Amino acid sequence: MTRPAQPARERILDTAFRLFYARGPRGVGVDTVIAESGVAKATLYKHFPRKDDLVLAYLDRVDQTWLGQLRAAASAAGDDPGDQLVGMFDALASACRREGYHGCAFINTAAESEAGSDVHARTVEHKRVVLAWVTDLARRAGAADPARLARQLTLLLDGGLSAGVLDAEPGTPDTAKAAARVLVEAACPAR
Amino acid sequence: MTRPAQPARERILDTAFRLFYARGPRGVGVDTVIAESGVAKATLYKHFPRKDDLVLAYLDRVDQTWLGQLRAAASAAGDDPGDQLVGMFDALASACRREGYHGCAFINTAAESEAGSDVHARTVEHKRVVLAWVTDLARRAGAADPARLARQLTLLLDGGLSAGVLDAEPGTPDTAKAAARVLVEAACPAR
DNA sequence: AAGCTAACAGACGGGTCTGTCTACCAACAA
DNA sequence: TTGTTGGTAGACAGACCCGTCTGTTAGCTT
Repeated sequence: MTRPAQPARERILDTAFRLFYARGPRGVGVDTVIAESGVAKATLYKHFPRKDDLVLAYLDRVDQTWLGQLRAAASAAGDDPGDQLVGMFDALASACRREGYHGCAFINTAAESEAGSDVHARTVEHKRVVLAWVTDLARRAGAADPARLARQLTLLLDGGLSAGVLDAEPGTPDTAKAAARVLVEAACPAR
Repeated sequence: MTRPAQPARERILDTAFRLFYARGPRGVGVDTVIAESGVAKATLYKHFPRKDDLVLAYLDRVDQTWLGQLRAAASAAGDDPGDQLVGMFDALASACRREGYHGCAFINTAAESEAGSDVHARTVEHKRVVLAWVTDLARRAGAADPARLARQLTLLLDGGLSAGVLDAEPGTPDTAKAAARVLVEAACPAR
């Protein structure tokens, strides 16, 4: 048998990523992932002994992707941390424009997962990491209260992201970015 | 047979409200609603021919409740529309403090419902109504761009609400309210 | 050539979910 | 008295879903 271009594990993850994001992990049966990724059931359960393991791997992939996009958008805004805080909202704009955009994978998944579960804990952890990163940026931007500014900006970000599950209005990211600019300028006395 | 204090329909709705909000409509089987409300299956299906009808009734109840709380919080802030725009964030604070708080019922439900479904449409409609109400308030507050300010404030609101599904940090509502104040003052030239 | 590894194919059990259906019962109104 | 209304109780079909299991096949390594 000729080896497929993608190893089985990657094919499973790609399919899970696509389906889980579109319909939510609970909305996608294991059998569907198997059928769409063209993989044997035993293979899937070898790589991911429980469905939740696949969900966790999905969340990890989204986590890396989204953090990368946030960092890239921030960097593209220049060297000034204050500009970077505003610039990271370009990642929101890109996300909203993307085909099949369906809101924040973490909020969506957290909404359908049990409070004490591993899956739920992973979503909380993701938001914690993002908040820590933004807080550091706010501190370097000279904010009077970096934690507070960071929370305000992540609230805007989460609001913009979660709105995507309702309607993907094209103007939303720009509106959020403008609000971010106002908040950053109000919170950084040096500017 | 002696009639129970609550008619069957109300008992079903009360139970559905509690369970659907806690676990999401998809996470609660019809059988569970029946068992917890102490009602016969035929009775439930008589009042709500499909489960989605029950979900819609649940959303309507949340819609009325939440809008009422928003209006009450705004009114409590005084007569000035600008103050009311900030004051409505007290409704967020109350919601976050409530036992069993679990984020925004509409975002949570939208995340697990199909894009074209009745249920999804109802969630979109709710957000539209809220936005329209806030926009009117922003207009009366003399905002230079009422639609823009309203969108910014609802983004903050949705961000604060949806964060509740991850962690109910007690400081979040105050932080959001402070951001709202900054945004309102920046957007209303007359102030 | 032999053995090992990774994958494929698919049946199956036990469970859950929605929605329908039959049968029965109690109160009230004509 | 006789329907009618609104309810209870629970069986049932058909679909789906998770996870386990048996058996097969292809390629690589030794």
